[in-house]
Formats: sequence, C-alpha cells, structure tokens
Amino acid sequence: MGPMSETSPPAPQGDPLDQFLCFSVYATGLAFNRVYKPLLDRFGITYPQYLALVALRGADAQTVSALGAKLHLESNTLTPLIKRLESAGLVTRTRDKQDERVVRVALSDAGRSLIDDALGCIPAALLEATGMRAEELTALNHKLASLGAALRSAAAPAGRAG
Amino acid sequence: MGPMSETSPPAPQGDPLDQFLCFSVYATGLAFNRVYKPLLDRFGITYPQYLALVALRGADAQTVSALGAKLHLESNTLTPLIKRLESAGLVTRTRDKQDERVVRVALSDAGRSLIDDALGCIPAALLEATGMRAEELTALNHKLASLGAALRSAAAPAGRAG
DNA sequence: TGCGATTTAATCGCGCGCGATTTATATGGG
DNA sequence: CCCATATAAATCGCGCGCGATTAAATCGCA
Repeated sequence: MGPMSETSPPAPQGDPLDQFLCFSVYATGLAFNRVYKPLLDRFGITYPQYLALVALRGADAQTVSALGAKLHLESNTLTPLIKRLESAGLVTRTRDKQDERVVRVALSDAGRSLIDDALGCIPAALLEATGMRAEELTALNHKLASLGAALRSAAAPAGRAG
Repeated sequence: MGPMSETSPPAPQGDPLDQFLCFSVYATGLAFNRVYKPLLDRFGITYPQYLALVALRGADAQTVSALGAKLHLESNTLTPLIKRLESAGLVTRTRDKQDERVVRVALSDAGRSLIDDALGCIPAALLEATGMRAEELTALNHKLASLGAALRSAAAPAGRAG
C-alpha cells in the first residue's frame, strides 16, 4: 500500500511508513506475535501452530490441502509444521487408504485438550491487550477479511481484468 | 484475538479462524506479500527490504536502532537485512566517528533512485489490488495503527496495569 | 492395458523475526 | 586510572513463508 490520501500537503507526519496500510498490517502482525509469544510458550507451541490447531479443531481428519485452504498456506509450509506438531504428540498423520497421495491430519487427545485449554484463556488475554471493544474489533475483522480476499484474488495468476 | 462477538448462537460460519482478528491480520499480511512479490522482484528486493528503503528515504544516515524503531525491528533482524542491501549496492554502512558503537545506514545513489522508481509505480498497483477506495483504506490504516500501538504497549515487559 | 497428464505431499534453499548470547565501545564511580 | 555497568550492533539457532523442484499415486484416454 502507498500514501493513501494524496490530499495532505502541509505536515510531513511522523514517519512516511505510517502512511502505508501494508505497513500497519505488517507491524500489527508482528505486535500480535509478541503478545501471543509468552502465552503460547506456556503451551509449547508457536503462533502458526496455534492457528493450525484451531483449524483442526473445527473439523477432524483434514487433508493437508484442506488445512492449507483454511490457513492460506501450502504443503511446503504446512508439512514441516505438522510434523513438528506430530513430534510433540499433538496431531496424528495418516495416509488415506482410498487415495495414498493424501495425508489426513487429526488432533490427538493431547492436542485437543491443549487447544481447548489454550482457547479457554488466550482469547480473553488478547482481547484485553487490544484495549478495544469487541464490536469494534469485529468490524475491523470484517474489513480486513475483505481486504485480504481482494488481495488474494489480485495475486491469483489467472484470468483477471485490469 | 478470539471469537469476538459471543452473541452469535445459530450459524457455525465458514471457519472458526475467520472469527479471529489476529488471523485476519496474519492472512492479510501474507496476501500483501503475495501481491508485492512479483512487483518487487523486478527491483531485486524483498518486502522487508522495501520497507527499510522507504524508512531510509525519510531521513538519511540513520542508526540501526533508529531504523529499528521505525520498522519495529531490532538489530538481530536488521543487521543481516542491511548487509544484504549493502551487498546489492543500495545502502552504505558507516561507523560513527563520535561513537564507534553505532552504525549509520544511508541510501546510496542507486538505492535512492531504486526506491524512487519503486514508489513511482508500486503504491498505485497496490491500491488497485485492494479494490477499495483510498479514504476507506486510510480509515482502516488508522484503526490498525492504534491497534498495533495498543498491542505493542501490552507486550512491553515493564509497568502495566491489568 | 499402457502411458502421459494431473494431483497431493514432501523436499530444498533463502530471507526473514526473534530469543539468547557475544563483542566492542562508551560512561561513571571509587 | 581502573573496572563495573551500560549501550549498540552483531552473531547464532530455530521456525516459519514460499518459489522451485521432486516423488508418488491416481486418472484419463486411446
């Protein structure tokens, strides 16, 4: 993203980067990670692993591709991450009998209880860290989601007007 | 972030992750990167390097710490990044004569003309990729910036109520 | 049936972020 | 003056993201 409103001749502002929406997204992502880190360290998982466990909680025995569709990641990122979760005993990986190409990933009992525990306290801690009202965050969430969707379709290689 | 509005009993929605603001920030960050990648490849730089060059354009001969304050990064991340920019001939690194501990980073002529060229076309391409109006993006930018600031102060180790 | 095209994961290399540590320089108190 | 402390940057290891490639299984079609 670039300077958004070119209609600002007078003040040079704090920093040029602050005019970039992409930078706000980038920096807020870093900030989220820093808030999550100490909370997730107590569970021995990373932030991407936390997201994967949340996604797995939604539906069990998902393929790597299906999980990737939810997380917007591909096997080159997911396979090593899932193997680390497997080493930690939090998920199981099984080749599909019908189609040996696909690997199905499921929460183990330990994984399920870990993510349930985590969801019991972490979201509340995060909500407090934002210092904002839930409805305000929901609105922001929706706007960001549609921005993300627009960017994803713009980044898609095939068939776009423009 | 967690489920934001617990006031939604009926629909299980698309995916649980979509209820997490942190995930929208994370996924939108990934999406921004994917839009930037082909644009920045033509200049031979990465997205963090692009941000660093933008920050350097704002004020020359900055210390690593000052640059880090703008980017919300520290020397463990910045030093290697800056060295890559130096190898590419885009910035210069010089030890401060008054205080030999500090390193001052400045754009080279090549770096300045590269970032000027990049800013000449990339922000417009990004604006188009969002498919949103500039004023809407500006509003989103401000909300995200204050969210980021809140998270950063919550993540700061010392002296907080709560 | 056979065999190329497609699909699904996995592998590899590189550039971040970052916690932890190290090195080098500067500063201040006895 | 000397040494403890502080500060700035650099180094190291690990876990992502991801482009590119590979391996293996399935599908399709003659």
